[in-house]
Amino acid sequence: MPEMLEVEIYRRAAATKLGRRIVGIDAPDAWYLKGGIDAGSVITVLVGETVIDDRRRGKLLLLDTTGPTIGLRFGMTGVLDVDGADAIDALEYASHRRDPAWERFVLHFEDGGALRMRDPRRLGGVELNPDEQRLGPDAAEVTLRQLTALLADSNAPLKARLMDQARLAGLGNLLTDETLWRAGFDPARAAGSLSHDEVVTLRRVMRHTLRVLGARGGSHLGDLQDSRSRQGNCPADGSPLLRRTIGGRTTYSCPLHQR
DNA sequence: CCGGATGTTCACCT
DNA sequence: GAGGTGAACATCCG
Repeated sequence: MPEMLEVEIYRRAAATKLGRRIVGIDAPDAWYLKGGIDAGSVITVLVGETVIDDRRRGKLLLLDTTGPTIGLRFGMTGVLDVDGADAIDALEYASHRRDPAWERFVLHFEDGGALRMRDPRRLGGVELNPDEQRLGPDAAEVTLRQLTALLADSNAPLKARLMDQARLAGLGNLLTDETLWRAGFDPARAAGSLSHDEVVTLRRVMRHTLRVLGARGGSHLGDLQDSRSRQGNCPADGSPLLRRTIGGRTTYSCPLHQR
């Protein structure tokens, strides 16, 4: 998936199905159904139900129905197609080919429309009544108290903590690098080493980054993005960027101004 | 040909 | 217990 900004776009697109009744389901890929449920059961419990709310927590899209809640995870390459059109047409790493084999899950509605998940790499999945408690507070909503607590007393790299969805939901690799670059914090610093003032700064910059990139239209539209390459230089001060693996993900940061 | 890529989960290390 | 690593998923791109 996309990160939380893209899932938010998906949520708004899916909201057009509020009040619509589900009349059919295609679930051809058993592997895509998470939580130990099979296609037959999904059809049994969802057909005939009506979508009554759309929500998002981090990167998880939630569609409440008069029956179960449908949880959609997009992985890196999942695309939501609403009534035949991609909800996002500029998604990186998501091919625009439409191989029918990549259609992993479809909700058909009584108006003839459909919500389709297309996911070439099968990194996403569908779950009924997902355990939302396994996710931390959404990054756009996190309070200073919550952020302070989730960073405190940890020797894990700051970036790894911020990307830990159980502690803070929504930030992925690009948004985390962009936020830390803007805030001027070294992603490898121990999470627990931030002072109170630094946590305040981090929260402010994180929220600002989410607003700005959200308005631009995606997680890949940050100021750091074009420099995320082996020979990249810091857009702020021109220093050659560091390229490291932190939290299991390729990380770019500026050794001069991120401390 | 090879390495990585907006992600998550799991087994296996230290 | 805390973190880290590599594999798996399967396709595209440089």
